[in-house]
Amino acid sequence: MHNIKDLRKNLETYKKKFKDRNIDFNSNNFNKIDKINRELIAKKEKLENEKKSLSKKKDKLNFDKSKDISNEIEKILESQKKTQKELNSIIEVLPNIPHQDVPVGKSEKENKLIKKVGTIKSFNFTTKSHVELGVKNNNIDFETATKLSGSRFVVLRDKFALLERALINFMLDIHVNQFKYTEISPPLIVNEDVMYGTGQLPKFREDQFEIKFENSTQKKFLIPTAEVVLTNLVRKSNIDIKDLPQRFVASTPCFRKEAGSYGKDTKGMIRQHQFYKVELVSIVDPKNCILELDRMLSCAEEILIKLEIPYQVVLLSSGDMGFSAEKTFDIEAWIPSEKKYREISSCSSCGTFQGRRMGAKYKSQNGNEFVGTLNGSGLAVGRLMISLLENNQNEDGSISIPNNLKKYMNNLDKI
RNA sequence: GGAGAGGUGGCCGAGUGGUUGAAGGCGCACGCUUGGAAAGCGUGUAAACGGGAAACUGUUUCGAGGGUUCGAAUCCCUCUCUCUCCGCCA
Repeated sequence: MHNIKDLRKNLETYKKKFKDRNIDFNSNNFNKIDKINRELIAKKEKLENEKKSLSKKKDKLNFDKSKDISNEIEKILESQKKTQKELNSIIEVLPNIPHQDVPVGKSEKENKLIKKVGTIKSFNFTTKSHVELGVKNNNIDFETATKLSGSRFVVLRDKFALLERALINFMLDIHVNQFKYTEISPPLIVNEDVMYGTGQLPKFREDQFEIKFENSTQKKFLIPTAEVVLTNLVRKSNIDIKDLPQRFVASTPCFRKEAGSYGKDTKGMIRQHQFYKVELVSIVDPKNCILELDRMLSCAEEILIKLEIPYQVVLLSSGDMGFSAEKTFDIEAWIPSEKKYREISSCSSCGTFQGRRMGAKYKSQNGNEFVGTLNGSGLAVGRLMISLLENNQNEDGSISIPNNLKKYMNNLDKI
């Protein structure tokens, strides 16, 4: 969410920045409605002032007049509410403004490669995809999952289920012990305003799983990422600046409808309706956002380094970034079966965009300011598993366990 | 699910129709005092939105929304959340 005063003042700059994000912002329309809205407010307040002074006199002779004013106010208020609503619906779907570091571009084609890390293994046999590696003992079982839940779900069995759990614990331990994130076990179902706070609503409602509670008028949602709950931990609060930064990590299932991605990544575990993800969130003094983003990125990278999985880091262009982000790094892990890098983490600074939506502030000398927020996967468990399985496969179809992971895998060398 | 109690400022807490944005306290900030600190004393201390270059100023806000009234923190309705007791239950 943007500061409306700032938006009003720098309308054309904003318009240009939105264009970099492929958003056509109708600034004339905004201007028009904003103006009407403010006029109505001014008119209303003038009448309210009149009414107030009449009421203070407690003079019976003025009661009728006061009543008239009340009626007039009510009329104005009604149309003011309408324009306010209209104005809000324009503003709340406007994405964040790209940071100056972000390359301008229409799509992922303009993303900037930052670095490649690790060496891609050359196999002296024909490699298998994770699906082929998993179907062997039914350890990756899509058939049963389809019976239970439909497409884009999976059942993991035996050592593969263990591997998933091992990866989660491995990552959590690193982020908690080495990088001092606070571990959180959050709810997976949240209220509508929480989804609004991080920017999933109102624009991306069709991507969310909505839940209906009996006898409740309130809408609830399954979280599409732990970013939603972790970031909103500070919603509507006023934090002392000395208590910043705050860093949270959680492993949670994530639920996504994947609407609009029919036919995309249909084979395998790349794109599921439900998957585990270890998520990192930082709440910071806004001026430290970009610095914190670098730190967060290196926390996520550490996982791949320790597991010896080759990866590359990409700085997203303005056209490829998510709604709330001002700057985003993607980490992409090497997937041998596809002979390409695939996104395994996305680390974003959101500036004060979410802080403003959530009403999360901190106390500083200049008064109360909105906090900066960052989120990043550290990492997506399903995709990490895919890349680990494929990169560490042996000719016989077994998978070697990386040294650093062994203690989480009951000291197995291979599975 | 049944019965009850309650949501007031950063926090605690008074307040049942009329200068109440809201007593009192805690906390915080500044000043005085002190060799220094503590205590003490004094002063100040909400946010959002509108207008203004600024000083400043207007309006709103006592869980949320609606209603009654010339006037609502205070009365009525709906919703929501928290707490206590009972029931059920992982």
